Amino acid sequence: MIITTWNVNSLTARWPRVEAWLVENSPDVMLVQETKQTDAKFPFAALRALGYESAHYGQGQWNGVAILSKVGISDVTRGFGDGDEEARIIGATCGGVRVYSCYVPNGRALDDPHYAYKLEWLAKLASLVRSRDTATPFALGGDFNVAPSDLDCYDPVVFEGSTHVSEPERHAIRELEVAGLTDLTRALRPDEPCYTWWDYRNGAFHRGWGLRIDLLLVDPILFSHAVRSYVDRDARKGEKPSDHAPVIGEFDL
DNA sequence: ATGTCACAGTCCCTGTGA
Repeated sequence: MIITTWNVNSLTARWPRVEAWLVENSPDVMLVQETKQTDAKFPFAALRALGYESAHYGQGQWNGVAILSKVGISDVTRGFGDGDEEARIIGATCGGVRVYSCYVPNGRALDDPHYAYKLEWLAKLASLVRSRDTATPFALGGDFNVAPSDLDCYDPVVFEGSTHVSEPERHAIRELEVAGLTDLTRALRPDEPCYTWWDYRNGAFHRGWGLRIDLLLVDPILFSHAVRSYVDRDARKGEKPSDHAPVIGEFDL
């Protein structure tokens, strides 16, 4: 089973790239972030033609998360069920695995109210992880907008005083690990940076100025079956790329 | 730090968010 996560930065703008990637790689499940679409615009039919059933939690101009599956999709949940109206998390059961696609708030700056919102949101995410059914394989993937360690940041000095690397944010990611999840790519590639995002500006991609902020977190059941994990940085090249690259996890179930 | 991109509004440019 192949589970992937990709922040596409507008599914409307990215559809040709996403369609080509799905045809080329044929993952069983893809977790998508930043569709930036209403449900009415989501390409349900085009995805079905590629063999994917899908569930979308759309908002319109901002946010928007989705789950695509070739192995069935049921028991879809949208949001945390607490009245938070930003479309940032969706869950479903696919092929016997409980999966969530999440788009963690950016935070903007350490003194911005949006940063406090980010930390509150991550605390709610930890609650969701702690309350999961541990008898069912579980995967949480998405754009966490946090580089978990200095290895995940091309230049920690440049990021001093910025979001994405602050101790409270990193602590919030560790809380997800305390709750039983493993950062799959980092566990299987302990020494490689494995960046997943490069700013569009300043030729950041070609200069290697990246961050690893897109993660696949898996429970002990899935981790025991993990075969491989990698970042498809080639997807960051070429015509109209997303600023994020897909993260892939392969499991022998 | 910022050499970009995507979106919406009301358009052939500006503000916002990332």
